[in-house]
Amino acid sequence: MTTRAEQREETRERILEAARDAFSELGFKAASTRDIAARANTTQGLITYHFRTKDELWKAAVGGIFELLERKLGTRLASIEEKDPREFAREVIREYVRFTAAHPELFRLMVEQGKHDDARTRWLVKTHLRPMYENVFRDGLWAGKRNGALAPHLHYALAGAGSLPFAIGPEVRRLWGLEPSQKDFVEAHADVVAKLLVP
Amino acid sequence: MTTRAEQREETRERILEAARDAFSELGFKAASTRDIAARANTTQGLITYHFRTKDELWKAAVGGIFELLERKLGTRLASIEEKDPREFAREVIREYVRFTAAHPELFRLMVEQGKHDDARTRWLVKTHLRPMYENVFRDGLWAGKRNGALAPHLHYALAGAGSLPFAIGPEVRRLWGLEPSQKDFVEAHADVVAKLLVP
DNA sequence: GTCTATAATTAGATAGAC
DNA sequence: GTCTATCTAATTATAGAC
Repeated sequence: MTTRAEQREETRERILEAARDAFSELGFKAASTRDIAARANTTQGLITYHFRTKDELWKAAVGGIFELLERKLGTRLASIEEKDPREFAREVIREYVRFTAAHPELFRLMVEQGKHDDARTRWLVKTHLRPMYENVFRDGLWAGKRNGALAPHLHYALAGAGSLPFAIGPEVRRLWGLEPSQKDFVEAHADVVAKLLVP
Repeated sequence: MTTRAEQREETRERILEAARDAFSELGFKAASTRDIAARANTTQGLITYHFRTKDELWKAAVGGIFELLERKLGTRLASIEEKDPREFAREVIREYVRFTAAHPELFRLMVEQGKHDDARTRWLVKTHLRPMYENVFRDGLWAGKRNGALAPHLHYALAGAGSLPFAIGPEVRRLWGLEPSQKDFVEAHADVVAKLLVP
């Protein structure tokens, strides 16, 4: 027997997952709340009930991705037991690539939203990107590197090189006949990117 | 005095430029022909007259980007007079980064379209990506490299690392307070990426 | 909580005036 | 060639039944 509160949470979660997919595949405007409702096996009216507006739904969905990033990637990084600092950095990069391969929505959303200078981008930077940059990167991955001027360039080089083939999987399949979600491909890509960034 | 044929060509060009911007900013579905018409200082009816359907307009606009790529990047690459093969490769990469910085539409469109496995992606691969890959990359940049298995990974590493900060300029401005279109930034990024890929 | 019905906008494509 | 008017379909948000 399920209480109403449990029912509520379960439905919200289903809608959020559908919204994540739809927004990252189609972009904010082209993704329709009807389509999201259908993906979540419910109706458009329920989305309004739970999230009020499409904008609020988007924020909740994006928040969910970052939560996932912090949970999954965070625990993975904490479990790395490598003494050599360069090999440690390589393994961090490999884990990032593995994450972005399993969750291409993150990169798709970043590119889709980062193109626009609007209220959603301001919210994204303020709420998620800046905190993550300060905690994870400035005080973590590139900490004490003395390469302050290079940090942004390395930052986008890692994100772009690491994520692109997974974000555009259909193109990779058509152009190269490769399956980017396959483990061989993911590990090969992770290793290439790790060794490019930490030779 | 302008003939009707000149008038026709000029208007078509204006519409195509507006379509390139709109499609790469918003994606196929979210970009409206009315918005494109307004950007081109004309009306929706004229777009139908010149291009029949939104799909045909998209193909013509994408074709224009690849024409630009072949013209601009092609002549630049032909003018490089570098004897050392590694430094030559670095300069090719730098020129690619300069191009993508000046024309972020290309990468935006690739990510936007490469996510989908539809008729437009098939058309894109068949008409532009595969020919370019075969002529420019397989027989050019990575020619004789014996790294056949690594080619796709290096390919997407270059495209992703080289293009990302320019494709999401608004995010870069908000998050780092940097202006990615500025010459200093472009040259620094080009050099970082070139040295990562060809140490 | 969930769903159906509906109001107000906006979309692409067509037809026809000039 | 170019523009206006219009048709049909789809959009978000709201109101209310159950």
